[in-house]
Amino acid sequence: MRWDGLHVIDREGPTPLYVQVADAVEARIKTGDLPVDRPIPSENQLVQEYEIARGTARKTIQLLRERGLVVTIVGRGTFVRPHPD
Amino acid sequence: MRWDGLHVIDREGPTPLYVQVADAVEARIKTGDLPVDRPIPSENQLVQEYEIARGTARKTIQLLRERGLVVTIVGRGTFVRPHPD
DNA sequence: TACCATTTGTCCGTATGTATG
DNA sequence: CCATACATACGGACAAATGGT
Repeated sequence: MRWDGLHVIDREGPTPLYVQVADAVEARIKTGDLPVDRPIPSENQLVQEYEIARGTARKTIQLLRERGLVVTIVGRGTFVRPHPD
Repeated sequence: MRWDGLHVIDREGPTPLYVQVADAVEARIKTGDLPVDRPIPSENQLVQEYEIARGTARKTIQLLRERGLVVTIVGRGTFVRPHPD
């Protein structure tokens, strides 16, 4: 069975949507579900998977960059960086 | 006289650009100016004719698809469907 | 075979306006 | 006032499919 991660999102709670989605993606990176040097879900895919606006998806990816987890290449996508461990 | 449809577009009004352009193209379909099984203007042609961004042209065509007026074939174009009437 | 132009598909980046809490 | 979230609109870059040379 495939896990879409939808159930971890709480739209009523105090945590911003983009932080919740970033946490969910970070978890998938940490477990290896999203492998190093492979792309994470695109903005539009995040929009569909989590039912969020594109601006929210962009904030999610920006936060993941600030956390040092991913690098973005214009016109290609956002990729998982090698883990520092 | 030739009608370019440009003058019907209102960039200040409340109606989104892509809806206005879709309405204009739908009118051309309804009058037979764009015949059945023939292509409508390509995305790039809509960009030039209406002076809009390509993303706006894509939303226009997507809306026409949702209205059931056209079908799109990758690498070929978007074509007028047979009228249901 | 290879190449090329056209067209649609898919990405990212940016900006503005509106609405809500 | 400010942060969050969504919708609209613009721009650029690259990929895939098609059809022709």
